[in-house]
Amino acid sequence: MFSKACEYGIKSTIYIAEQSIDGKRVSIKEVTKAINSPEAYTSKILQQLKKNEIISSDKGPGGGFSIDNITMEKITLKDIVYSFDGDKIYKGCGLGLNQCNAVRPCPVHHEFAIIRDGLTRLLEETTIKSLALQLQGGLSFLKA
Amino acid sequence: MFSKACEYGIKSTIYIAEQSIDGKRVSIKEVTKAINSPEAYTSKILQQLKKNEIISSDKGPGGGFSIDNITMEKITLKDIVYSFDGDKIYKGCGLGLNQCNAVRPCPVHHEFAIIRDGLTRLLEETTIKSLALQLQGGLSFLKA
DNA sequence: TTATTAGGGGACAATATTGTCCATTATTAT
DNA sequence: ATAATAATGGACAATATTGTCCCCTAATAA
Ligand code: FES
Ligand code: FES
Repeated sequence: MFSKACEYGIKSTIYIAEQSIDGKRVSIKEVTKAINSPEAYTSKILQQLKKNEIISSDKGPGGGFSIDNITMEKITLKDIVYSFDGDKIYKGCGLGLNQCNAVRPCPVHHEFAIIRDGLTRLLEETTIKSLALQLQGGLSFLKA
Repeated sequence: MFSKACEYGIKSTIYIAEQSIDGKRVSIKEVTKAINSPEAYTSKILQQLKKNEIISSDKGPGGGFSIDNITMEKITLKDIVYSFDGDKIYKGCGLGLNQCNAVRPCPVHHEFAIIRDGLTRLLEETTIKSLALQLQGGLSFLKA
C-alpha cells in the first residue's frame, strides 16, 4: 500500500506529535525506539518531513524533533503520503495504465475508483493530531 | 497498490480470457502487444500464472496461452493478486506492523480496515470472465 | 572557548523488483 | 526426418528501494 519510507514517516510524525502535545522534544533515537525502525534510515525520513514543513527540528542539547499544535491540526495523512509516494495512490490507475481515465477505463476502473476515492477521503480527513491523541489515550500502538 | 508483476498478470489473464472466449489461443507476442508490456518479463509472469493453474499453455505451432471457460468463471482477481503479491493486501497492517491486530491496532487500523475489506470483497467477487466480457464489449481497455 | 549534544548530508551497501538475453524443449506441419 | 513454431528455463543486468557509515554543522551549557 505505502512504501516503507512512507510508513516510517507516518509513524514518526504521529509519535513526535504525541510527545509534542506533552511539550517534549524527541531525539532520533527515541523515535526509532518508539516505532521500531532503523535509525539512520529514519533520520533521512525525518529530514524529508522537515523539508516538507511537516515537522520541525532543533539542533544541539535540548533539541530534537517537534510539531507545533497548529501544524498537527492542519497536517493530514494525505500530506505525508504525498511527500513520500506522490499522488499515484490517489490518481493512478489500479492496473498501471499511464493515466486513469473514466472515458477509457481499464477493466477494474469502476470498482477500483470507488475504493481509491474512499481511501483518498480517509487520508484527507485524518489529522495527525487526532491520531496522536488516540495514541496518547492508549487506543492505538506504533509497534507490535 | 499492486506490484508491476501483478498488474501484468491481471492484464494478461484478462486478455487471454477475452481471446479464449473467441476460441483463439494467443502467443506471448500477442499478449505483450495487447497489454503493452516487456516480452521476456511477461513470459515469466505467464509461467507463474500457469504454475498457479490460472492459465494453460501449449507449445508448438498453433500453440499459445488460453483459459477454459470454467476456469475463467471460477478465477477471481483475488487469485491472481494472491499469486504475485501474497495476502499482505488483505491481511497486512497499513502501517507495516508485523501483523494487523484489532486488539492492538495501529493508529490507522479502524479506518484502514474498512477500506481494505472493501478491496478484498471487490477482488473476491470479480471474476476474470466478467472482466473479459467487458473488454470484448469495448467497455474497457488494457492500454492507453 | 571548549566539550557535549543532536540533527544534516554525502557516499556507499544490501536487497528486492523489474527487465533482458540466449539456449533448450516440446509440438506441429511439411 | 526435418524445419518451423512457440513456450520454458537459467543466468544475468538495470533500477528502485531500503538501509548503513562516517564525518560535518549548529546549538547549548559549563
Ligand atoms: S483507468 Fe484503471 S483505475 Fe481508472
Ligand atoms: S493494525 Fe494496522 S491496519 Fe490493523
